[in-house]
Amino acid sequence: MTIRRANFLTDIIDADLAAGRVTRVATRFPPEPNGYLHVGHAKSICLNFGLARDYAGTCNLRMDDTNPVKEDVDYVLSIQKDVRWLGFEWAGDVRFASDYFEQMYAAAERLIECGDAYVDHQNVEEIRQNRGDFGRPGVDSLFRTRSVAENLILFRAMRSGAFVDGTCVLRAKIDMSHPNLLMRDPLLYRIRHAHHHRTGDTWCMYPMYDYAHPLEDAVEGITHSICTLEFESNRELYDWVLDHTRNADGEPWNPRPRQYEFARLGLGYTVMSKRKLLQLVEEKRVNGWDDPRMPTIAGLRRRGVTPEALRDFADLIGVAKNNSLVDIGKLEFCVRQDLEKRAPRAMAVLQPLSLQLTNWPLGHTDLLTIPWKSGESATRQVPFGREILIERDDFSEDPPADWKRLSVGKEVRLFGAYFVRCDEVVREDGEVIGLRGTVDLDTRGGETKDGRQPAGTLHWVDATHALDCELRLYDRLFTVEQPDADGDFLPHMNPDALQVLQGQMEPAAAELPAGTHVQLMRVGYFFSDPVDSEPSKPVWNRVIGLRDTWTKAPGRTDGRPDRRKEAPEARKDLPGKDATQKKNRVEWRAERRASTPELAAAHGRYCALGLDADAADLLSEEVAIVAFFDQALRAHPNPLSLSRWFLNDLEGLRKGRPLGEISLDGATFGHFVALVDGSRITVQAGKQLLAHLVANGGDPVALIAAMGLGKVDDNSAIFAAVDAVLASMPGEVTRFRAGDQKLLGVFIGAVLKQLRGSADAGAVRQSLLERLKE
RNA sequence: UCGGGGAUCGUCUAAUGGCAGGACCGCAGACUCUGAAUCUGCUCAUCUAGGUUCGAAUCCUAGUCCCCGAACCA
Repeated sequence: MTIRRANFLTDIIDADLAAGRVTRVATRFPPEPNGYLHVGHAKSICLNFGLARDYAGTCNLRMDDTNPVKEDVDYVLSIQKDVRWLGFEWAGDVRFASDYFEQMYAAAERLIECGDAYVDHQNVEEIRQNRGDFGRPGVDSLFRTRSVAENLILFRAMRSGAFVDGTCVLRAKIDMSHPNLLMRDPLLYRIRHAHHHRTGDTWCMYPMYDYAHPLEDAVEGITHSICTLEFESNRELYDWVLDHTRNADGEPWNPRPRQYEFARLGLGYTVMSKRKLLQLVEEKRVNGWDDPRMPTIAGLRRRGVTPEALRDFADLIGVAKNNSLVDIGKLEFCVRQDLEKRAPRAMAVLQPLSLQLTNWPLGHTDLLTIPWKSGESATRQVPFGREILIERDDFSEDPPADWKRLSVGKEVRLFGAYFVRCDEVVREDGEVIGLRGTVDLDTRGGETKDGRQPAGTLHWVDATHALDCELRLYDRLFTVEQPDADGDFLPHMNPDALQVLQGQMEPAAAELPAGTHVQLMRVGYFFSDPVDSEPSKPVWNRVIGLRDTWTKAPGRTDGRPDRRKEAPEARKDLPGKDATQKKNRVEWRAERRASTPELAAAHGRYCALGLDADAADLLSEEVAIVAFFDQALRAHPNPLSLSRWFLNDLEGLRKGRPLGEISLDGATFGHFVALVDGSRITVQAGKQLLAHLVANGGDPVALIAAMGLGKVDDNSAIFAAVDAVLASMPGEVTRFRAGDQKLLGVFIGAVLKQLRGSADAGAVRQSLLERLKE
């Protein structure tokens, strides 16, 4: 049973289900088949398929193949393979946007018939020019006012192949001065005489993403269409398309899909854009899409990362809307955690250093039995002879004080075998080429009866029985955390991201079944390369090294920058702004008042009433507010109280909606505030009531009775509640008496909740303090 | 310049007016036939300034910073 992690999307789905907006959950994962999937897609896959699983819904796999010049059937296959490998199965067959081309076309004709779309003959340059920009509205196309009949003829001609690429396009007729540039008559269809990987030459025009995607979702009955943050602006167009099209029965889409956006995965020390990944592959800077250095799913799989680790990673990083850069250490953690559990242990040395054991009988081999994993019963045989290979790094002529490895005169344990001591160093041209030492024959199996402790325990292999193997060590693909932060990412490539070593491995490792993940003791987790490995020449990929708290102890050598903010910096916003800077809200309102006498008068009146400048300023922002507030003032002439409730509470409750659209008028609002001021209802309960009034309207007095919000002045009721609450929280009471003052709020909250907000918070507080003193 | 988003430990993410929590990283210790794993403990955060409230990460006001958007790409 998987534990569902809550995030803003599960909140939305819970609310949708509770409100009955949807009765089931249907999601989709919609890649464009123009590249291989990467770990960022893995996050999205886990999200979409995970949501479907958690809510017993469905998730479709859909190829968003609306641009034939970039897409390829190879990618279609690799995508399916990767999704399955990650452990997910889609509902029904794989879907293709191209399967809906006929329906999309029909919907486009209907759009034309309704006057919502037109064929534009402007060229690319003209269209761009006339779209305007952030500071300038666009201009209508000369072709915008063509008749429906003419548009229909032209559009059909587009389909029939009467035009060459670029001659014309179909555009939605929305608004060329819309502040959202995507809404300035967006393109719906463009002509492309191109061969499509599925529809072949059936079509010579193809729908654009913004038109196609909502229809794909709607046709499939998707309820929650989840995409990444950069599509936030597209949502308005997504909704427009669904609002202006109908299903096959001519009905509005039901369920009506909704788009939600989450932050895509940003991962340190790598690049994630398909374009850049493609560039690495095409320029042969890596060895294909499945190069183990690549963040592609294929690359991670070949390197030896498991689907479980990737899914754990997706869970670990969560889902939110913050722009985030995930520390690659989190992925490494998940990989280690997963491999730690599953990997049998074996020994291999990366850079061998010979150790001759001078007291070991010549030609004799001892066969030791060592468990594959400590504490488990499965074992393997490990030969031990006169010449042993140890790791070059495990010997030091000049060791630091805390050296736990071999040095001259020191004794170490060879894992699972014997204690050995180093007696002398063998040199050639001054360089260490080997060691000579002695073995304690009484320590077979690595134990000694006299309780002697060796300096440390090393991994090793027997020189005469060791197997040659290629060991590929991987490191981060880039040397900086954000290779694509600015300019070219290529110069930041890590030349040492792949290091190939010829190592020596214990013979039993060859018996391990293919696809086994193994921990080479003290070196890391390895995975037999599924492509280049051969029985005669095994190739092992290091998935990830072991956590190392020693080699980089004094000063970190991994180069990870500390992103901690530097100490309290000088305030930047200190000097007064010069007047030439952009207008702020206050100035904007002042200008409005200057040009609207009614607002200016209201402002003056409110100031005279004793309101402070800020409040008066805000209340005279627009005529509707003034009218509302004046009405309230007539019902309850307490300007201060009214302004506080209006500004601090009502403004939040109406969430930007015009005052005319909420179910509460000024007089009722005034009446409401009078009730609070007259102690008929507490502030706490007042907030509940106001929220209800804004949402549903009604008569405040009647509602107080109906909702049971009337103020309780009866102290005995408060005492009873206080006692009940304190009795139910003995632990908290003890902590409070021990000095944890924060808990007073918890108690107040609990009492108020029990009394449904109908008691005065001050009185509750008093009562609690008295009781707690005892 | 306009529109849309976002801001909580170094990192990722919770807390939906009531004890700022978890995880990664880091540090310290215990244990150890892997300087691993395991176990224990510790360090560390609400962008700023005002306001409302008994009580604010959360509501209001003003500001600051960051991201996205002007392909016949998705």
